Parts: sequence; C-alpha cells; structure tokens
Amino acid sequence: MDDGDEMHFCTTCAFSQACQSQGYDKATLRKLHILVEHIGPIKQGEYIFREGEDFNAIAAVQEGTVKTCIFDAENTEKVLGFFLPGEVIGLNAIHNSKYPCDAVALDTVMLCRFSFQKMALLASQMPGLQTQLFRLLSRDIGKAALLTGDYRAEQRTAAFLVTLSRRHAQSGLSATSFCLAMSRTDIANYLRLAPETLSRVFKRFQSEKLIRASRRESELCELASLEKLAMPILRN
Amino acid sequence: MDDGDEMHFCTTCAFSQACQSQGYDKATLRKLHILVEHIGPIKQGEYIFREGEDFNAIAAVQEGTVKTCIFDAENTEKVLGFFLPGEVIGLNAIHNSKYPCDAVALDTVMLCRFSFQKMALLASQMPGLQTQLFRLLSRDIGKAALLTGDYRAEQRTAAFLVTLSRRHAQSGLSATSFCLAMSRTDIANYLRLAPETLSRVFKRFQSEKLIRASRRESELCELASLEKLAMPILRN
DNA sequence: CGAGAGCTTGAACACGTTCAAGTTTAGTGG
DNA sequence: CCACTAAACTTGAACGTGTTCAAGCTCTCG
Repeated sequence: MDDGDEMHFCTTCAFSQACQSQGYDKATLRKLHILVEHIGPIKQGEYIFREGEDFNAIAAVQEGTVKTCIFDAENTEKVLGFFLPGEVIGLNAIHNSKYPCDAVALDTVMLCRFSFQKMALLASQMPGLQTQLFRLLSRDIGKAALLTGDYRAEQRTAAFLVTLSRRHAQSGLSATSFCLAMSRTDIANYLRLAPETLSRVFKRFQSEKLIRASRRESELCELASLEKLAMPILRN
Repeated sequence: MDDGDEMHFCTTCAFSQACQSQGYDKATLRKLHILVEHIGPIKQGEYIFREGEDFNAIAAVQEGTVKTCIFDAENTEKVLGFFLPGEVIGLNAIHNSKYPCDAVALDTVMLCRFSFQKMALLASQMPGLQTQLFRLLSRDIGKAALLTGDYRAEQRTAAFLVTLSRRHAQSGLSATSFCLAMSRTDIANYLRLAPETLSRVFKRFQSEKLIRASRRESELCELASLEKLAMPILRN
C-alpha cells in the first residue's frame, strides 16, 4: 500500500483526524501513519483478541462490527459492547497489560491497529495525540450507562436503538435505517434481558409503528418517540 | 505548607508513587509536586464539583469518602460511585471538558487536586506519569461491572462489600472491619436496589452470620462466603 | 424530651424470567 | 431447485425476585 492509500485510509481514524486538525507537519503525521497496521478482512466469528492475552495494541474499527464479551463464572457469555466503524477497541486492556475480554467479529471486519506503546511514545511529542487518547479513554468510562441501571426493558431497547442510530449517523450513515450486525440473542444478552423479552419489546415497538424490523434490517420510523422513551437513560 | 509536608502528603497519591518508582530526579519530581493543590477539609454534604461545571482538575481522595451522582430525567438521584482514599475523581470529565456528574463529600474529605492540563503537559516529559494516567483511565472503563448485570440482590450486595473490603485493604486498613461513610439509601441507590431490598439482604446476611453491621460499622465475619456469593460478578 | 430522617418490616403487586412448544430462517446436500 | 436440518427467533402461561406502598421502629441531634 502506498502513502496515498494510507493517508486516505487513516482519515477515518479518530487519531489521525485529531492530529490533522492540529496542523502538524507532514513529517510528524507520517510518524503516526507508520504505526498503523491495516488488519483484515477478519471473517465473521473470528477472534480479534481473547481474554487474558497480552495487550500490545489498540485498534480502530474500519468496517464491520465487533462484539466484546466475557464468560462469567458459570461459563455463560456476557456481551459487554458493540463497536462500529470509527470506534476503538482494546482501551480497557491498558491498565494491566492484558485484554480483559474477548473481541469477536460479527461480520467481515477491517481494523486499523496501533502499537499502544509506540503510540504513547509518539503522544509525548504530539500534545494533540495525547489529548485525543485521554479523551478517548475518558469517554469510555461513562459508557456503560445503558446497562448501569434498573430501567424497563422498553427503555433499554429504545436507548440501544437510539444509541446505534446516533453512532451510525456519526459515520455519515443513515440514522433511521440500518442493518444490525448482531443477533437478537446478542442484543438481549448485552441489554441483560432474556431473548424472549427483547422479542416481545420489538414486537410491541412494531405494532406501535415505532420501528420496522425484519431479521437484521431495521428502520426507526419514529426516532423522536424512541428518544423520548430512552430519555431516562440517555438524558438527551 | 513547606516542601517537606507536601512530599510526605503526596506519597499517598498514585501519581507520585508511580513517578517515584521510576527513579526520576528530585527536580522533575518537584515539578509534579508543584501541581498539587491540597484541598480541604471539605465538610459532609459539600460539593466538590457539580455536573456541567467546566473541567479543570482531577483529584485524588486523601481522606474521607466521595460520592458521585447525577439526577436523572425525573430528577431523582442516581449514585454512580464511591471513592475512597487513594482513588481519583474527575477522570470522566476529560472527554468533553465538563464534569458529567456531581461529586459530594460523604464525610470530612481531604483532596489532592491537580490541574489536568498542566499534568498532561508534564506527562509528555515523564513517560512514567503518562503511563500512570493511561492506566488510571483504562482501569475505570471496566469498573461499572458491579452494576452492569442482572445479578441477584444478594450477589450485588456481597460484591459491594467485598469490593469495599479490598479497597480498604489496599490502603493498609482492615479488610474485615470498617466504617461505611455512606447511608443505606446511598448504597441501595448505587446497587440499583430499593432500600427495602437492601435492608432485607443485610438482615439475611446477619442472620447467616456472614456480617455484623450496626448502623455504619460493618464487620465481614465470613469474607470467604461473601466472595463466593460475589463470584459471578467479581470473577475472582 | 421531641422531631425528623433513616432504617426496618410486612403484604400485594408487577415486570421480566423460565420453561415448553411452535415458527421462521439460513445453510446444505441430493 | 427443493427437501432437510439446525439455529435463531417467537409465542404463551406459570413463576419468582424485587418493587411498591404503608406502617412502625430507632437512632441522632436540637
């Protein structure tokens, strides 16, 4: 891959975006681009990293969807999160140098991988990059809010859909019509609901014309109503 | 306050510990100590920061206990966390330069405050400090695990007590006997349980001789049993 | 001693779970 | 192209845990 490609490729990465907007010279930017490792395509079901493995790199999702999960004491899967294009996985592995969860590709995934050590070193020379990293980490701290609460199944589901919608929109995609890469079971697991409950909520939403969902295709017909439902969780 | 005092004071801060163990020279260390602002005593019920305020500093708790919370859409309080001595508040405020929650003193609190901007700048020159900051942030990402799950009230409560015990032990205090700075109501709120439910769980634990708790004093008589109960949540 | 907040206790209720059976879907080989 | 299979999803009914509501208790501090 030549420089041009790399440059183009990396504009979708949060890191590069941040640094480019800081007005660094091309030589410095190149240092960042050298760290980038273009990984993929990773096929559905393949692991990106596994719990307990040594941490060495964080990665920005380029394409596809990644699921993170752990197996609890009874060896049942617990879904921790979903990562869409533009989002970064591995940040929770820094603190004790081991990945604390599995990361699995839900569909065909392309990644932008960075050696964290080298990136941190570079961050010392590029204040913008350091700030960006701190921000990225800080943002993830409060992220679990969706799960962190005794909300109704309807509210949880609405909040999930709204969040997904907003994240899609941030990538410039449609906010009201998208394709879910994850199964109902995974969503239910993530929302800490029984699959049966989620199924019933989806049905109710459909009968109330809030959404139209066939299998994986989803359309949010009344985003405003969903946002209203999700208010207690998302607070905006 | 003279330098000696400051030095002594700061040995309990995670930052200083990290940097001292890196073998920095005294001049560099002093740069870090200059950033420290010694705040307190803050009286029970006083706010350390409020939601929406501009972020400028993070702070390590020196003494006492801090509660973080927000008010949800229905204007009911939602407790997000408790911070014991040695723990750092404000990390979740970095990403958009506003505190996303309130921080309240639950008893008399002493703080070590750092301008984050200056600290980040210093971190560029001190790789050990930068690493420490990244670790601190990364550690908080997965921290909400206690709330993030559809666990039984007993398991939640056990996990809460065990976590508290471990955090106490880390400060060199007794792991089995301590004084809770927070009210039952706050604990219940934090664990997303009704106060009534928590009360019943405490009663059950006492009748099973797992704990002895009078008002605020708590004694964990069978830490092993509690840890077993909490296993599904804490995973060790 | 009295007032008020915090905590406890009991009984009815509700939401989501569980279990069991049925339906749809996607993937496979004849 | 269709039949077959396994997995995912849906539907219904009984159940259980935690909530809610209402009342009573107990500390603490004026």
